[in-house]
Amino acid sequence: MPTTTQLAPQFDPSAIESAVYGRWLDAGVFTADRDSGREPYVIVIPPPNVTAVLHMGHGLNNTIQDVLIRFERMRGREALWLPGTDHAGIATQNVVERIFAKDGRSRHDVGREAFVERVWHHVHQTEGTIIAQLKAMGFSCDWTRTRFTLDDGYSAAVRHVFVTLHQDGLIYRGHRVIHWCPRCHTSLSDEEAAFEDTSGHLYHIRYQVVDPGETDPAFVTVATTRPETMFGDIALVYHPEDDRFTGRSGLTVEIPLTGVRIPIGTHTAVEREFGTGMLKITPAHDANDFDIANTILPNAPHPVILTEDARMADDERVPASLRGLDRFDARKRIVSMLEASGQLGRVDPHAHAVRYCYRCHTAVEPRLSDQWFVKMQPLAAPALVAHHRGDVRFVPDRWGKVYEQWLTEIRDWNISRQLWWGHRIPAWYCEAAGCDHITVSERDVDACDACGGPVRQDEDVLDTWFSSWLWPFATLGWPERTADLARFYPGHTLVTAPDIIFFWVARMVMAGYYFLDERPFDTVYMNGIVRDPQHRAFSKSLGNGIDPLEVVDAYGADALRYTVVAGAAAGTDVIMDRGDMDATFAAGRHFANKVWNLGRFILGNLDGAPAPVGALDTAQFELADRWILARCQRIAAETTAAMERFRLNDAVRTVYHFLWDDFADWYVEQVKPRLYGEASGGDVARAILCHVFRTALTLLHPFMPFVTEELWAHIPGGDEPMLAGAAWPTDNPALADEEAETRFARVRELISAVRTMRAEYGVPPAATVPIVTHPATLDTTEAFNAEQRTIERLAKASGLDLLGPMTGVGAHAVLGDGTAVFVPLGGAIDVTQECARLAGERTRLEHQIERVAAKLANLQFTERAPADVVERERAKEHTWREQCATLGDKLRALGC
RNA sequence: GGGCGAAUAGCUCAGCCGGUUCAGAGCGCCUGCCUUACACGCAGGAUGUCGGGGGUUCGAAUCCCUCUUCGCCCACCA
Repeated sequence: MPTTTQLAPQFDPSAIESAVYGRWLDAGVFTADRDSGREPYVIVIPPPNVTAVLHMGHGLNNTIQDVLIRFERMRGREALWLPGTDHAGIATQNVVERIFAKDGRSRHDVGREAFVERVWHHVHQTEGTIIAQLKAMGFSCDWTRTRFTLDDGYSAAVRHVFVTLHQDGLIYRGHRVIHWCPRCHTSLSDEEAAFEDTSGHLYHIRYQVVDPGETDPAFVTVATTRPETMFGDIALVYHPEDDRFTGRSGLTVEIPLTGVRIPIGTHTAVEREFGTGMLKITPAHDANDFDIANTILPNAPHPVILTEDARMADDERVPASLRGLDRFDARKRIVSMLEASGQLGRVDPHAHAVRYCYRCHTAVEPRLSDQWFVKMQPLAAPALVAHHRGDVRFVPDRWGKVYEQWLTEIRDWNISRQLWWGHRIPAWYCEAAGCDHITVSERDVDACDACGGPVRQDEDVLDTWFSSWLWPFATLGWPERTADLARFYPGHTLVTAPDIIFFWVARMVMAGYYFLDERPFDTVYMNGIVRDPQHRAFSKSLGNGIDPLEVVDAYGADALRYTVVAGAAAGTDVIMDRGDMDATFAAGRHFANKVWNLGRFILGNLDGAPAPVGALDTAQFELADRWILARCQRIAAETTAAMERFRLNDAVRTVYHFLWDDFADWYVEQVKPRLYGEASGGDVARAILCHVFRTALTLLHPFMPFVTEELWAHIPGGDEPMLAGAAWPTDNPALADEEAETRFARVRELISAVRTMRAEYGVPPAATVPIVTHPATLDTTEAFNAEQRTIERLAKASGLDLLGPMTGVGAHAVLGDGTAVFVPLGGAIDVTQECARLAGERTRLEHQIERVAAKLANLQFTERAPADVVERERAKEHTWREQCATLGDKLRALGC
């Protein structure tokens, strides 16, 4: 039988964590069984990017998933938590490009094949670290099913999707203005080019009118934030009802600095209030201009005057002196050139939103090009219906609005990226003369579908989210109709952060309905974002991040998990202070230690395995026994209810306070005399200690799996060898006992009242003090006879005795039910000395009050006495008077 | 321009489908205790006009309006 000597007095997480995790793996408790017949419960992990190792945000997100998975597994469901990682196309490519950049090499110097090979190397490295991190935090993923969004099977799924959507007419090749990142050299989706408020200038530029008539002006002025794009202008337009420009339509103007001639036209999309009301149309470098150009000049060319890295193009439309200049340098040069030629008007400061690349934060360049797009509207419709019907819901539900808004205003999705790292687009262009057929195929082809001519595969890869959106089913073997897919799709809960609702959540719902005709999950639980004390999100550049492994090493995985769960209601951000890690993780660490020591205490006081509670003679139960069993039963029900409502923070706090405040502070203390043989009933106490502690360990296990699992191995009486596989406590109405709860609450109140009096009157801890309760309320009732014993026991544990008449020198208190408690103090303290001390204290206070009263009287006559000063002095006076009154009561009690 | 969220004890936050956990928790702070499970502990204690103002109600931290201050998301005024 284990004894306390086997457990260290302080919980040392590092001493047990890896061994405990090893036992879980050996027992296979994390592996979902296809054939169990149990109702499945499935969570797919939001696959972390292989770009970098995990941070605290992942710690939070995955802890919540693990809590849910362990909870459902213990409740008897076939729980599958499917792990994996995301190849994170553009992000990962950037990381590796930076590695090469250190040697001054670009990816083009290295070549596609060698570059991709180097990326794989990086991926294997970080993937290993990520999985080690997940294990260190105790996550119960089914590692036998680990996937990667770029593994072979997954690629097959991606190709199948591309081909299917293409056949269904939902994927098409489009020629339009897209967001282009000049640094990453790729196009981006709308979501990847995020708006950011930027302060710039609004430049007023004069376009010379060619051969003006008598009533025509010599020039028209256009306001633009981007003068450098004017060489790509093909027209100027104004609103057809704008009186200021009546009759100008049809005139010709010259683009400044080049003299290229363009017409003036009208279009209703022009905002009359903005700028001069005259808009320049640059179809190749502005999406709106592109649309306008197509309506007013459908056959006009769309000159591209910026290169892929956003320099002025080597083009005849661009003045020779500007060619090759960076767009922002060119802007400055152009402005001074315009100034010199007298064609620059006002320059106003102008705040506007500019899109930036979400991966490298370069200002995105709108650029005309050919890309692959997904037609989204048909996919979005079922996803909207699903939310309306409640088939997919959000926790907290306000995020549903965000989801709906995006789906309602959805636009086509640009899915092609000019990158090397990712799923290569399965499209082949025919190179035969006169054939422009594109072959789209799941398998590699070497001949054109249409003419049999030679083909060349599209160089581009797919948006990384084009693979992520298949995660809930591609990970289960789809498009094969695997047994896993049949059993574990659809899933249940998705746990993620709100910032990827568009990127990922909504798209998964769309893909789920389109390809499997079923939702991928029923609930989307939104966790908050982990921030620093200045409420900034963690980021590498700020250096404010916290490495979960660091935390696990210093405080233990259980402390980390407790901290993030207790600190985060659904959807609220979690603040963590890197500068004060001790304070941040104190509560969790202290609690783990408390639980550990409870285990130590119980083990140290066992005498063989105790009988199961069911086998005990309830007639031998004392009040405290009945109370703790009832309380335990109530807490189990409350915890379960909180879990079902996704109130994980409430659930863990409930268990925390039960274990600490009820079980440790009251039951364990009450039971000590019995355990030590000073009172009878030790065997009953031991049995109940084990039973309640085991139940509490079970309730706590999803949150703090390591310490609970380790103790489970030592505490006798569990049916299951491993807590991770044990059953969640079920309702046991037989143990409910409201009467015991009420009566024990009175006992607690009595003891607390006595303790307070002892503390207030300075009774030395070693001194024994008799207490008396008023006979009218407690003494005469039947119930009190039973309580009397408990009170005596608890009183003894607190150094109290229940004796003596309710007269003489002493303190009293009245409890909530009207019971009067009297503590004779004569024998415990030197009354004369205490009186002198209290009287001295009172005199001091009285002097202070006199002074402040005088000050207030003065202030009354002082004009413009600061109100806050008066307020403060009044408050002081009030507090002191109250303290004075209390002292008076005490002095009277002592008979002085 | 539109929408959402937040403001509660020194700090970080719960509570917020109105009235018995209603002013709370953890950390910090003050007092006394190394009582043989735990000083990562035990006992006791202090601290808040629940952002300002108005309203609804018998009653509001909790509902409505408004203001202030922060934060986030969406958006084709170039």
